[in-house]
This record gives sequence, C-alpha cells and structure tokens, in this order.
Amino acid sequence: MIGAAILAGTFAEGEFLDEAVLAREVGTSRTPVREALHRLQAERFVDLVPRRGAQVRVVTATEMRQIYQARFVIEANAIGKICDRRLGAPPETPELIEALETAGRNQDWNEFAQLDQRFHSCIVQHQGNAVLAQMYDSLRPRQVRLAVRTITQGPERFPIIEREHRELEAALNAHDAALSTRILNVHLQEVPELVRAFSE
Amino acid sequence: MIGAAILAGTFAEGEFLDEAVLAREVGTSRTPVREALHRLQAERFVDLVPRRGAQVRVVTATEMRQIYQARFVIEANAIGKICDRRLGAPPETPELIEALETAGRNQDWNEFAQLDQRFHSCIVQHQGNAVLAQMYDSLRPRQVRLAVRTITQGPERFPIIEREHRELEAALNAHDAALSTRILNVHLQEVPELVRAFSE
DNA sequence: TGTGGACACCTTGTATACACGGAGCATCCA
DNA sequence: TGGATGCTCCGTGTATACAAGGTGTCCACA
Repeated sequence: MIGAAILAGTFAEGEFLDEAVLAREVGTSRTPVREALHRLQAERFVDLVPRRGAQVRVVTATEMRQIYQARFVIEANAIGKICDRRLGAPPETPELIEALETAGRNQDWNEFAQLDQRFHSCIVQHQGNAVLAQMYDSLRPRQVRLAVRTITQGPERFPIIEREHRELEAALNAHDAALSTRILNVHLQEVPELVRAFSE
Repeated sequence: MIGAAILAGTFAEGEFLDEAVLAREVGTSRTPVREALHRLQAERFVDLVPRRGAQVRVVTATEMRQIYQARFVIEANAIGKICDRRLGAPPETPELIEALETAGRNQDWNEFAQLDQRFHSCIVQHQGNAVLAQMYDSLRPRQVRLAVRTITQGPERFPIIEREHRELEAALNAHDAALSTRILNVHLQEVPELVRAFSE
C-alpha cells in the first residue's frame, strides 16, 4: 500500500518495525503489511532478519557515495550513446526544466526532487535500454531519504541545479559527449559531498 | 522458498501461475507461495497483474540484448577502475578459472554457468562498489533461463569462454584497461548473438 | 553480588476461512 | 446468427487464528 511513504523519514535507523503496530496504524491486517515490508526490502529500505522482523536500514555515507557513483556510470553511458547517435536531449527536457524552476521559485522541495529525478530518468530512458533505465530508477528510493535531509538544508543549491540541467540539455543537443559527461560528473558529485560534509 | 527453482524452465512463457496449485505441489499453504511470487516479481521472473495473478514473463531477444548491454556497462566500468588503480585481477580468479575448466571437461553445464557468473561477479566486486555489484548480480536470474537454452546447444563454446577468461585475467594483471574492455566486449557479445541466431 | 538457566511473553511465520472482483459462458434480444 | 448483457464460478486479496521460535527477565545458586 503506502509502504514506501511510511518510511519517508518517520522511523529511526536500525529500528525494528512491528507488523501488528503498523497494521493498526494503517487500519488493515498484518498480511498486507507483511507484503509491503517485503517490497521495502526489495527496495533496500529495510533488512528482513528471520524471526526478528524488518529493521530499518542505516544509509551510510559510503553507500550514498556508491549510489551516486552507480548513477554516474549508468547516466554517463546513456549520455555517451545519445551523443554518439546524435539523438539530442529528450523532448521532455524543456518542459521539465521549466517545471523545475517553478518548483524552485515556490520552494516546493518535494516537487523539486521529483522533477529532478524525472529529468535524469528521462535522459537514461532516451538511450533506449529498458533494463538499464529500470536499474537507474531503482536507485531512487534510496536517495529520497537522504534527499530530504540535504535539500532542505541547502536550498541555495536550487539555482545551481537548474543551471546545470540547462547546461546538460545544451551539451546533449550539441552532441558533445565529453562536455555532457563533465557536467554530469560535477552535478552528481555535489550531493555526496554535501552528505559527507554533514556526517563528518 | 524454492520459488526461483520452480521457474527454471518448467513453466510456459505467458502462463498464469495458480497459487493454490503451487501450494499443493510444494506441500505448503498459499501464504508462503504468495511471498515467493512477490520475490519472483522483484527478480523480474513474473508480472503480478492485479486480480489475475502471476504471469510468467516472456524474455524477448531485445531484453536479452539489453541485459548484456547492462552487464557490459557495469563490468567495463569495474575493469576501468581496477586498471586505473592497478589492482590486478581478483585473487579468486585463478581458482575460478581452474574450476571452470574442470566443469567444462566434465560437461557440467550447471556448474559451468554458475562458475562463469562467479568469475564476472568477483571482477565487479573487486572494484569495491557494493551497489553496482548488487545491481550486476541482480541481472543473473534473468540470464539463467536463456543460459540453459543457449549453452546446452553450444557446448563447443566452452573452450572459447575459458580462453577469454584467461585473457581477461592477464589483461587485468597487466593493468591494460583498453585491452580488458575489448576482450569483455567480445566475450559479452557472443551470447546475444547466439540468442538472435536461435530466434531468427 | 554476579552469573547461569529456565520460563513466559511477544513477535514473526504459516494455515485457513472469508470477501471481492473479474473472466468466461450462456442466454436473450435484435 | 451475431452481439451484448447478466450470471456463475474461480482465483486473488485480506483477515484472523494458530504454531514456533527467540528474547528478555526473574530467580536460584555459587
């Protein structure tokens, strides 16, 4: 059901989730709750330890860095292919950039994060490999938990993100793989650095 | 439980799986079967369509090609990093190559496929990014179904695979990224070509 | 007073019963 | 005769009851 939403930030890391309690809170029985917890395990939100239950995973700075590395590997590959084939930026990008700037002006962090994700996701999809695209998207849930922490603490980064998106779009339309990759590299390195700054 | 094994090749593509029947066959109740089916969905073995049940996914030639592209993207990245840092081939490789050749001599296809997977998997793990490694491994179940089809039809490829593994190990130990990548590219392009050959 | 063992309670894992929704078939009408 | 509609049956989705295992506490003994 609303499994993912439950974990947005309401539980402490390492905490064990009680199925019965969750069921009561959601107003359903344990069965759907169990299924939701299994989905959450698949999305790496919780560890299911036998006979103990679902433990909220701790997202370490190391893991976060690795997630962004993984994003870079997949998205850089997509960019390379897009430039090779001279496809240009995905057709949705102007619209998404527009919406992103609106969300930025309105200080709507949720919307902003979601649009940012869609921007990058549509670039990866533009390459045409559904398997890679699905992998890329599967990284999202894990980022969300950190995203709320970081973005809310650094709203001054909004304009920077917006600018880099526009630069990336332009570089893609110029079929310039090297430039696009360079921009992406900078773009994706900022968040892990923020995370590190907080955790050290 | 044994969910994954069930699907090794015993069900027709597109077939709907009946929970009650499966439960009877396994000798358990529907509840564990349902959980297994959900896991199988996470592994992309089945599609869970609401109120209809679990449908065995059809693995198209296109998807197979994309899976091998995805493998290449991740493994090539690992190889690049390994050569950059001059790590050399993973310490397990000599042993794995040895075992692979034994399996090849014994015509043990199952063992062969498993060792081949472990060989590549340990290269990706050698890079040190657990997120990418887990992604890479998650591709495996989907390959297995095709692997049995192709390998059993082309056992003459065993020596070729073995040779390429040895070449890849040597190239890694020589810290030669370009050569390693070239070998990997050839190595991973053969299977999709076989698949295409069968399906056309 | 500290440590070890046993018991009880609590939570997960499994089974079964019930509810809900869809798909297929039959029948009726055009 | 063909199509549409309604009914029935079957299979998934959910709830609840029961079993099993683990953890924490309490008591007894050293």
